[in-house]
Amino acid sequence: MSRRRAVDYDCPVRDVLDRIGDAWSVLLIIELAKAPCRFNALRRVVDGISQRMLAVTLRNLERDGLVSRTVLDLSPPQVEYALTARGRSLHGTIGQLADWADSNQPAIRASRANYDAAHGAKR
Amino acid sequence: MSRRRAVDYDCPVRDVLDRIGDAWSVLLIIELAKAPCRFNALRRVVDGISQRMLAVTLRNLERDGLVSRTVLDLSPPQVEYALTARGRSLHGTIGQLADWADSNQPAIRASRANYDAAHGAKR
DNA sequence: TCCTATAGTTACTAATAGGAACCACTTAGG
DNA sequence: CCTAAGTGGTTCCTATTAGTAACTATAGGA
Repeated sequence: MSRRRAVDYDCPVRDVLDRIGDAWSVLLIIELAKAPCRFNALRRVVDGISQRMLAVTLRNLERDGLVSRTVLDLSPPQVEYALTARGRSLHGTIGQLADWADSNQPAIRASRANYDAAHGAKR
Repeated sequence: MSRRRAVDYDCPVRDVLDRIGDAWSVLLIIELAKAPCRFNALRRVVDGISQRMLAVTLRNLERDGLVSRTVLDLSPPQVEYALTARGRSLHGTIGQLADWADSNQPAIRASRANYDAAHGAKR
């Protein structure tokens, strides 16, 4: 994405898409919207995410103020992640997109199959 | 993204995000929403996009049935790209996201600056 | 003849997403 | 008391991919 920065639009949409464009952010937001959750609990529930990607993605979300990180003073110390108000509002907006995706996925899938058939799966 | 495919969610949201997650698709949809446009006209107006990325992105959008491609039988032949009905409906949904982005960008920018200051721009 | 425009394709590269393995600490079990 | 397993990460490396530069091919104008 840094190559994009060379052009350096300061377009707000780009900012948001840079964040939610990646696979894990959206999954984490959806998961955290259900309930606050700890690191390894997230790791288990998200399924397929590596420790590193979880750490990186959470840090980015925290940096954007979408997720809060709270260290609980227990032994062993635990860290709880939760959506902030801003995170919840984004979750709502993502819902809109999800609705669109749900209702259009069949058509898109069909369109792709059609296209691939017409232009040969080659290319 | 193919590593993601290893996990292979058949989540509709992922499909959509894989498409609009990249920089150019959204810009092209926004541009084509204004008016149908030809290849090099798009290239001039989008500013920063290379020929290849324009070709690749348009082909993906066409494959998903979001954009139509019409070869005009002129000399030299011209190709006109336009949003389909599905494309226009996605444009509407993107509008929702753009609104969210617009109203939250200042806060997000501030949050990032804050975070970077607190955790040191190092890391 | 050379330059522009049309609409791409091909060949290559730099950056990044992502996995594997490691770290440091604490509690529990045998 | 030594291993195992849980906590929450970090470091290192590479396969993939996004993106650029350069080429193709045709037509029209000066």
